[in-house]
Amino acid sequence: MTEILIADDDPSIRDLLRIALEEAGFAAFEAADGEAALELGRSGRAALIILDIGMPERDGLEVCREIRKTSDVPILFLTARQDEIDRILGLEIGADDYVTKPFSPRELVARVKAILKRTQPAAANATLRRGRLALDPDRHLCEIAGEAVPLTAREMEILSRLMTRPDHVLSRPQLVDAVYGTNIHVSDRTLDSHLRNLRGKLEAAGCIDAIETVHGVGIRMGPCR
Amino acid sequence: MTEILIADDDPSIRDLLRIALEEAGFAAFEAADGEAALELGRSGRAALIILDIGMPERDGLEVCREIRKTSDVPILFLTARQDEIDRILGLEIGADDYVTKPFSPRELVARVKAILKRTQPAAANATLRRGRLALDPDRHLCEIAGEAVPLTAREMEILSRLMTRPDHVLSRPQLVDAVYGTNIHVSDRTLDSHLRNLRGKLEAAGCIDAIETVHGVGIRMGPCR
DNA sequence: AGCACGCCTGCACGGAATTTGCACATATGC
DNA sequence: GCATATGTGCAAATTCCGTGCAGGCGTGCT
Repeated sequence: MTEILIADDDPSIRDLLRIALEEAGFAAFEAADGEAALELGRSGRAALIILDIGMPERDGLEVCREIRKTSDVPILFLTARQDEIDRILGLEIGADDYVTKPFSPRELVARVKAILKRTQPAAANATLRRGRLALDPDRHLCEIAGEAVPLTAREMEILSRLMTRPDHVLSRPQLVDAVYGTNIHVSDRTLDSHLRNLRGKLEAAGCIDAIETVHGVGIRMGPCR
Repeated sequence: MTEILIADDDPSIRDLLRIALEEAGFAAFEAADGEAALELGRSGRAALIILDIGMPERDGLEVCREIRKTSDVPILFLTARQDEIDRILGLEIGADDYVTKPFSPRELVARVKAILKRTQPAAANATLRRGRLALDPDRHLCEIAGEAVPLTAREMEILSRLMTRPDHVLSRPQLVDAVYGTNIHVSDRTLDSHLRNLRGKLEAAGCIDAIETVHGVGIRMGPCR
């Protein structure tokens, strides 16, 4: 099911969008302010994000910039004013399209479909980004500051899992489950071995402290400077 | 059981809501004025709060703003007048939805379900806030006034447990159960040790009296100035 | 087939971080 | 002032994690 994140502070607009999208066969989930939008946006759950520009906490443009640091998910802006449109177009913040308020739900759904249609193949192998680290699991590609870093299959899976939820601490069992599938037993030491190799490679390429361990809790994707 | 707080000064409306909600499988508890609503709302017991705007002591909008300082619990407003709706929408106070009086119980329950459905996953990883203290268990992150405070696993669990019910006094056995699971014996002195370390760290970061002791009763999350 | 190589796995071990709780000091309520 | 409850210094016990190392397996080359 294709899930779409609706980020708007106006509940009635969220409802409008939700209903329209659900009728069109999408699943929708919502954020009422910029902070929530950012959080949910980063979760990697959405196939597309509809962002209102004027939101409390963080405005849509800021949210967009933040999300772009870690993800290529398509973003469609909602905007009320001409000068906001200029900002979308002027600044290269990576928007895929925009719709002005008031809008017809029908038109909006059409835009959403259009964007998905043209980005779907790209979205399938979206690049995970974090700091200077870029990871494309589908193409089995890892780059640090533009330099390719060769990773083995396991390393790729582990890193990819960590990067889809940056900052989140994953327990070792969770990580093992994610990489090997549930009910498959692998020693914790094995995971450690892979982590060691991964860390070695990342460090050699200049990413120190990319993979943090939180004692007694698990593993977390650190900043990636 | 999902519990919902009904805050309205009109007993007949409370009854109406209660019956409708309980028929729908929710549990309800009530507040008859703004002050009570605030107190119960802060307790963290409610999965959702239904707030009437016109209430004695403190009006719904004020209650909402206060609750938003410490919690992301979904809030649904009850309102009678159009100009109140404007205030809900205009002020960025973090309401999740609103229903105008008179309303059909059926519709209200539908709204409640809709809100819960879409916020349930988000609420699970919401950041707990209190004063200058912010805690995100999923990220294993604790910040005071923006400064990260390193916590150990136990400390995080204890603090997180305390913060999900701010102002509530938890007995030591309750706290131990919550952190270690029931039927696991740990000495009270052990809990004290952790509390001491926790207090030390919080104080060092500027949060004095964050964790209060209520002699003979238990532990409580204090203000966090 | 024989062989080299890279990758995956996990054991054994040591060091480090954390947890636990004892023994004792203090505080609190009655 | 007594009984109980809570705080503190400290060190042992425990748990957790990283590392060296080696066997197993598959792949590709000769």
